[in-house]
Amino acid sequence: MGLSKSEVFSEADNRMADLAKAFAHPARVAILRLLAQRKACVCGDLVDELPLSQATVSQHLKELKRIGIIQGSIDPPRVCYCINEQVWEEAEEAFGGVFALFSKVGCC
Amino acid sequence: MGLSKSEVFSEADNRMADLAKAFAHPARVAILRLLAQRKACVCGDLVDELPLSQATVSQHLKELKRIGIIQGSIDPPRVCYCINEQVWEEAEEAFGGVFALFSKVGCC
DNA sequence: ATTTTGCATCGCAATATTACGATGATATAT
DNA sequence: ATATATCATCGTAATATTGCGATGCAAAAT
Repeated sequence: MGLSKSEVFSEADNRMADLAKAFAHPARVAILRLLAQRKACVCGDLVDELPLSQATVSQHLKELKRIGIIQGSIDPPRVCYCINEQVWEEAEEAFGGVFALFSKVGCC
Repeated sequence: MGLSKSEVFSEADNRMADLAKAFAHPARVAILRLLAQRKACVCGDLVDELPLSQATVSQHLKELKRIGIIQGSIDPPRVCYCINEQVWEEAEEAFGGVFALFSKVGCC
């Protein structure tokens, strides 16, 4: 079908999947790296740093905003994006929690 | 277009995106949680735990194998899946590295 | 008032993903 | 040999994602 049956999974798994989507495309990884290091903030600077059109970058920024991991504050005519600290830490803890589940005791 | 221009991004960003894809669907998160906790290992048990058809689960397992984060060993007629420790740690370090980039000093 | 700047959104095209029934493959059990 | 059990793959359908040109919109500058 193409639609992920999100209603049959736990809230935690759905949120985790959404947070992972923020990192599931190289352009978004690049954007998040830049913002985390504060090497760029204004949308135009991000476009300059990335090998993608302005429209495409804007779309990735929209997706990151939807997830909540970044936020934008307007400074006309510019828009300055930055990491949303709370969601960033939520993601850090979510991944940390899953990675911590694994205990290395061979099974197969 | 629909094809991610992976050739224009760094190896690191592409790999990071691939590792994130392992967690970018609730079913795969559920599978990885189960395997990390070793609550299930045989494919059939995973199918029992998940609200998806056997074919769909098998497809997610294939994707996880492609990324390398799990591996399967045949035990006819069963197949036992488990976390690939090396790739699991690679992912842990990759995410840890990105999360560590962020230093909270408000910019906008 | 018109132009320019910076960014969002629309519309389109192409590819990718998700899901499942049906079928195939393989090895054990009868 | 046939049946059963387990899992992979094929084929198909529906939806999602990726990318970009063109356009829209708001505020500043001229």
